[in-house]
Order: sequence, then structure tokens, then C-alpha cells
Amino acid sequence: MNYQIPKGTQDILPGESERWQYIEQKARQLCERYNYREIRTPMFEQTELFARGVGDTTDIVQKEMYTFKDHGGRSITLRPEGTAAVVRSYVENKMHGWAEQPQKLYYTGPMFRYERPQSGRMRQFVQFGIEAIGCEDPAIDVEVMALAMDFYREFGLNNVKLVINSLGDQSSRKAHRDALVRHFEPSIDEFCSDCKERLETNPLRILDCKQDSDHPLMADAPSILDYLNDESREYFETVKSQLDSLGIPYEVDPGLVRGLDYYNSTAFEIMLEGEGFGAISTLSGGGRYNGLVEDIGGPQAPGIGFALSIERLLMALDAQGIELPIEHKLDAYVVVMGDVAKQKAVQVVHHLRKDGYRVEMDYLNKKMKGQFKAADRLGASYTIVIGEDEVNAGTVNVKNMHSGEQKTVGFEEISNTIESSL
RNA sequence: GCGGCUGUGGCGAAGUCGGUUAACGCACCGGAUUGUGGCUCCGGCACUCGUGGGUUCGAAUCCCAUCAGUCGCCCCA
Repeated sequence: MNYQIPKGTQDILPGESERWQYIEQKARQLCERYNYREIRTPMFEQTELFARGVGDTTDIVQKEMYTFKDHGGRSITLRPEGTAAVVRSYVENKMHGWAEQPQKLYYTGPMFRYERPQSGRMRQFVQFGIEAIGCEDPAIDVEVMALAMDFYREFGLNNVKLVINSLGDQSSRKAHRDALVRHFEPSIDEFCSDCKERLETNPLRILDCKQDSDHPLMADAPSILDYLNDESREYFETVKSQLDSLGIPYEVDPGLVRGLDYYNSTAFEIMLEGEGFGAISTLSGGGRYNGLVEDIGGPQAPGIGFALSIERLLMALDAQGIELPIEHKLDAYVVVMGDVAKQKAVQVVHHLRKDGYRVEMDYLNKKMKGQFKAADRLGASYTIVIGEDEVNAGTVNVKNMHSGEQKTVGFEEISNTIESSL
């Protein structure tokens, strides 16, 4: 039997895992600066949480959830996204009562969606996301977008584009929805079957349909921006002017519709323009979810957040040929000749590691040449040769692999010799 | 759920109008260089050609099935 990794998952091996660590570390540092604190929630939740939170009409809930019964007969679902779980935790732990408001939280970890994998789309993928719950102020919307854009700037990614829209509040959405139905209903027979259904369930999504995108009714379909009431419009204007004042460029796309039901008001995506990135261009997405906390049984508490995929960031970095500054070079490699020397070498290695150096030695009884090759391949700054002669003399031979220079020093001087030369 | 492409040593791959010993490169091991790496040269190890069946004197090559990977559609991070 050959065991194989499940479809749509990946092993992250040494060489690659360092890139993940680097990115995660940058994300944490960024959150610290913006004063977001980490929250860790389980990787699975009651199925009902996602059905209610994400929305019954979404593709995620209808066909992409990993759902199973546990031994107690409960329906469990592997989390397909982060927000619903964070909001559940916020409500359950009564974080609305904590002194610090709004609650500014971040998370990172695997999400699961049952889909056909392709470039930039895995069944298990890792998201980093933030949520700011407990206030509705354009400044926090802008903060979330600024953090998201800052994140990509950390890595020197080019051609990153912020696209924003407003989905309006409840009354704006209702007016827009009615207008959409009036617009499409007379000719709905000319549209695809999905769109016919969308007319009933969520007419906004018709605008997002790729199949019918050329239909003449699409071009002059009512724009949400024309149906925003005064409050919603003013809110959106403030968001835009604050983005302007921070010098964050953006594009308004009235067709930007997010895929999850809980979004309203400010919505945004970060896209990557340019070649070499497959069919996927969305790096991250987010928006405001006023009303979600109440839906999940909490108090009235507006929120906003965003999530990004680490996989897609890595793809984007690769597409642009950006290397992360990752060092995993050895300080020293201990070359051993003979059994007597080996005992001594084990001690030397141990002490150097205690002194804080990154040190390796040979465990395969290779010949000297092979050991030097290994040292070279591992990028060791120094090799420390220990043979019988050295053991007898109480010394070792320290070689600077860069200059080729060698010197003989006593056991106690090894650390200092290395340090003074570094 | 639907469609395209791919599957040959540890890795990357040539070979695919069927024909004897399945190239080449990288890696690895040994030697030139008895205790000193990177460069060079010489030699060596290693492939059930994804799996199962079929056609044929003969199959990596053709046919069927199956599994896996990958890319795309839908949708999304």
C-alpha cells in the first residue's frame, strides 16, 4: 500500500517551511503595530454556525463544506473561513463586555473547502485574517485596508491593487435588490439557469455571473452606488477620502460582490495585476459585516475584517521572482577523523550549540572529503577538524571556509575563535 | 459537478508512425588528490516506463479501464 496525501492538500517541507515561518512572523509583527491580538479558535465548529453565519445560499455552504457526524451524532464542519468562528467566540466569551473596544483580533491557520483543486486553490489552505468588532467608523474600515495593503508591501510585491465598493446598509440593499429584480425579471429567460435562481435568492450575484456577462442588460444594470441612502453614501465617501489622505490608491468597482452573505457596507478585494499568476487574481478579500454578531446570538455589534491566503501570496512572490531573505547557514561543521575523535567531536558540538552557534557534524562516517563537501553544501562558515592528532594535542583545527585560512586552537578557545572572526 | 493536458531512475527529462542493450542532465558514491570543500576530468550506482487488462511474433509507444497529478470552468482566499 502506498499512502498518499489527500487531494488538494500539501506537505510543506524544509526549504519551504522557512518561507511560511517568515511570512507568519511578518504578519504577527504587523498586527502588533496595529494593535491586533491573536485569537485561536478550533478548526471545526458546529455545522449550523457556518450555515447561519456564512449563509445558506452561498456556494461554500451548499457544496464546499467538509461536514461529518462525530461519535456523539453531532454535525461537525471543518471551518471553511475564519470570521464566523471568531464572531462565535466573541459572543460566547462575551468579549463585547471587555474593557478594550473595539475588539481587534487576528488569526492564522488552515481552512477547508471541498473543491476541485487548481492553481491557487487548495482543499486545505492557510488564511491570515483580522477582525475589528464593536464599532462602525470609517476610520477602522480604512485601518483594516491599510493593514492589508501594508502586509503585501512588507514583501515588496508589485502591481497590488485595492478594489472597493459599498454594498450599502439594509434599506439601501433592499432598494437596490428591488431595482435589480425589476431590471432583469422581464428578460430572465435569456439568462443561465443559475441566474434564474439568483433572481429569487440573491439578485446581486447575477452581476457576478461570467456566463451572462455579455448580455446587454448587464451593462446598464442598476448600480448599488445609485441606491445608497444618504447615510451609506456619506459613510462610503468618508472611507474614500480617508484612503486618499493616507495616499492609498484604490479603484471603485460597483460590480464587486463578495461571496458570503454576511457582507454589507464597505467591501474590498486586493488583486494582483500582471502575468504568471494563473487564473486567480484575488489575493485577499474582506468587508463589513454589520448584523452578523446579532445573527449569531450576540448583541448589536458591527464588525469588519479581511482574510488573505498565504498560498496565494507565495504564488505571487514566485510570479514576481521575489526571494524572501531566509538564512539557514551553519556557523560551523565539525569534521571527524576516527572513533577516538568522534567522542571529542560530540562534546565540541554540544558545547558550541550551548554557546548559541548553529553547528552540525557527520553521522555517516564519511571520509574527510565527503565531510568537507557536506560542510560546504550546508554553507558552514567554519569547519572544525578533529582527528587523533588533535585529541592527543588537546587542540582542534579551525578553518575559515570563506578565506581558506586555518589555525590550531585549544578546545576552550573554539567559541572565541569563531566569534572573533564572525 | 464539467472539460483539457500529463504520469519514464531520488529529481528534471528524451524516446510515443510498435522492433534488440530505455538517452541526457542534476543528485549520490568512488578515484585523479593517503587528513581538507567549492572548479575540472575519469569511473560507478540506480528506472516493475502510474496500475490492471487487451491487440501483436514483439508494447514505454496502439486500444480499453482505472488511479494519481496538474491546469481551466463554476465559485472563491
